[in-house]
Amino acid sequence: MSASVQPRRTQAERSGETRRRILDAAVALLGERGYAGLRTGDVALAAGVSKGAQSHHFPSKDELVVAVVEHVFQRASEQARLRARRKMTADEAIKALMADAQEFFFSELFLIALDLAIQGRLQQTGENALTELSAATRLPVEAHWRTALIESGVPSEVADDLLWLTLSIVRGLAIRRLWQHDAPRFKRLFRLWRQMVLQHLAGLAQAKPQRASSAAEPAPRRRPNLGGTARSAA
Amino acid sequence: MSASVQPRRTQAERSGETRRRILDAAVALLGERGYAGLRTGDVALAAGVSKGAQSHHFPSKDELVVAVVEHVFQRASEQARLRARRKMTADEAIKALMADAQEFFFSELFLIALDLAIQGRLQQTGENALTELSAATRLPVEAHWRTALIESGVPSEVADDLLWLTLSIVRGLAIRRLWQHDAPRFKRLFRLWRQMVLQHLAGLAQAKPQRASSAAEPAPRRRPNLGGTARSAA
DNA sequence: CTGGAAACAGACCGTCCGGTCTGGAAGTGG
DNA sequence: CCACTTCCAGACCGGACGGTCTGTTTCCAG
Repeated sequence: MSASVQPRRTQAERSGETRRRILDAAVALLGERGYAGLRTGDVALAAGVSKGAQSHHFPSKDELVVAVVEHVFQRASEQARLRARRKMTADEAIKALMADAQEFFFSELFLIALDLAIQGRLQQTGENALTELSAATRLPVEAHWRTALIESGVPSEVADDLLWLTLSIVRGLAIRRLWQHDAPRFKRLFRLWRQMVLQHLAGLAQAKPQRASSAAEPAPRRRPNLGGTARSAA
Repeated sequence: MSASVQPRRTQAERSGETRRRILDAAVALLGERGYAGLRTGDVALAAGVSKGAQSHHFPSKDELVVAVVEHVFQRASEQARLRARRKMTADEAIKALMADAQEFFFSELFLIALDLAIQGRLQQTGENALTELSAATRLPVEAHWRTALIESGVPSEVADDLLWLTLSIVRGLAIRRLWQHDAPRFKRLFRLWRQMVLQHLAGLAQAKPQRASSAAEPAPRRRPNLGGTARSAA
């Protein structure tokens, strides 16, 4: 009730709360203004803390941004990782993959990462640590989806390529959206792509019929799944 | 010695040259530093003109950037437009389309446009005129490719969708390249995509054979135009 | 030749913003 | 209760940068 005062809070509590407030405010502002437009003063203001407090926890703007990125990307990638663990048919896997990719690429997160990548790519002050960071948190997600595809019956030689193509499509449309957002068309395109993938898989199954029978249906029995047969590049 | 001075130049010549010098310097700096990192002083310095001259021709930074965009996009889109006018088979058309898209999306131009779009999307100062501008110069190019696809035998119902998917893939990979550039893989993916498109067109031709005969390789008699040489070398 | 306009040069200014610095309040170990 | 550290508050500073202003040169019309 009497909300405001808890006369006794441990240092870790005080510190942790302001840190969290600052990070939350920063991620919001970063999402809506971008790196270049982010003002450290605005962050402190939005977080309801003083400039001094902020510079105590995050001495410089860049350190703040780095903290924001690893804070928020970590959570998102963890969530995606879980989603890729279900057992699925190939069709379901593609569908789930696209849904997951959409959730990421159509979110502020991707725009933040993109902004930072572009920005960092330019000023070669060597602080590409940011892009490396976002790459490092994103790559494991892809790896999980790759194994999910393979376990769903997609031949391992093409799983990687289809994964990349799928991600590229979603990413490409997410960019396109910046100029022109046509949601129903996007939906149609996603459906078409899924259809093309299944068609391609069917074609593969026809070409070497001995073992590819399960492209669109639930996985056969078990398959020697993990990384073993990884080398897809012929 | 005598080099530097042409004592008599018309006003239009003087003005035109410095304008050009400024624009050239600006597009270079914009490409390598982005909008936020672009300093008007640096432009004048790189162009070898005074700050006064620059502000005479381009009173504000934004007006300069607008001029840069319409200057350089115009030329590029004109070039692409010509390329889409050749008569081609469907396979050639896809190939040419992808080559053209690569040339654009993998260039500094796209990064500039992307940067401006992201930047403009944020500060809603209403100066999204920039993104509208780049969209306006880019859309006609797409329209030309669309008709090129249709004329090459792709059914008009799917030409649009395939065009969008193709552009999205190239765009998506162009973005991906910011984190991870794997040229041979990109090549492989492009090839795979072309193959999938042809497969899809073949499926369509099979589904309704009465009129789609020229789409892909139904191959009852001879393949009309797919992989062969162009029909009607006009 | 001459008045005037356009083109150019460079100093100057106001503002903004990231970082620092001093001071004080809140917890902590002894 | 008392040094000592951590945490926080807000004033201050210095540089950077976009835009303006005044002055000078170059061209052109009459």
